[in-house]
Amino acid sequence: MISFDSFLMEAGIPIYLQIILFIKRGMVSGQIQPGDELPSRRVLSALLGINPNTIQKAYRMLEEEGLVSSHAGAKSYVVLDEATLTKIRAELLENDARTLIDAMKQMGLSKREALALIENHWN
Amino acid sequence: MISFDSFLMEAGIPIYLQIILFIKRGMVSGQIQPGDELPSRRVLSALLGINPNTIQKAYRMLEEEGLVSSHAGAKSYVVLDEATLTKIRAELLENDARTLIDAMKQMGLSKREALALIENHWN
DNA sequence: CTAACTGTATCATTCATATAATACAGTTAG
DNA sequence: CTAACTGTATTATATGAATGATACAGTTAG
Repeated sequence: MISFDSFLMEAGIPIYLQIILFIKRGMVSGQIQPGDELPSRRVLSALLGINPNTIQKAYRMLEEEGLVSSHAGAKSYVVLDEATLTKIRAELLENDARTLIDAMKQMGLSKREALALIENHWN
Repeated sequence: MISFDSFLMEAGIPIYLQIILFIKRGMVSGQIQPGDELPSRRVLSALLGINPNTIQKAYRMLEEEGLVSSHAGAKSYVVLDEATLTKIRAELLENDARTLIDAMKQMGLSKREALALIENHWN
């Protein structure tokens, strides 16, 4: 069963997107693997204090991406092959790197300064 | 007059927040300085293809933060002292660093791997 | 078997974001 | 002076995000 213990809400980003991102990042780290069961809509809803329909929206979009399999009555579980994992990993890392680099450049920081910033804030 | 030539729309984030962030980052880089005039609501609206009310919302929030001064009839302009600039700079850098580092850790990357990622994507 | 769980569907409501169309009063450049 | 620009305000509309309350049918564990 996938754990949502380390899930943290972040203001400004739609909740259903945060859930999708949390699961995808878990896949990249290996903490979430193919076959793993997802908490039911109702259980996760209660656990996170979020409406069941919002959870359903996230799960539904993950299913449309082929990352989750759902059948009425049974628990939903993760579907994931190596090629898909590689693609997702590249997508997430690329996007995160781009976002930070664009921000740093817009603020006039050099590559050296940006690296030092991450270095200093790591812990 | 502040230039919005390098402004790029990003999906998923409210437009008025993107405008606020663009201006604050311009302040941090020094491209936007105290006394600089902002494009009028109507002009920037036409320039970016965005509704005037959305521009007004961004300008209004900047004024509520004390970063912009507006008076009916006259152009709005930037208000900024050294202490405020230092505070904004720290806020933006802290937030960007945190966001990236949290994402990297969630995906199981080491500090070394994260730094290499930024290094490789810089150009 | 059956009770308790699943996923799925529907309907209503609230709130934030964004657009659209005006209107009015203050300023400023020619 | 005055025309053309400013900021500001109001009202209406559309859409997406999130909540709330049910309902129904499929599965699964005891």
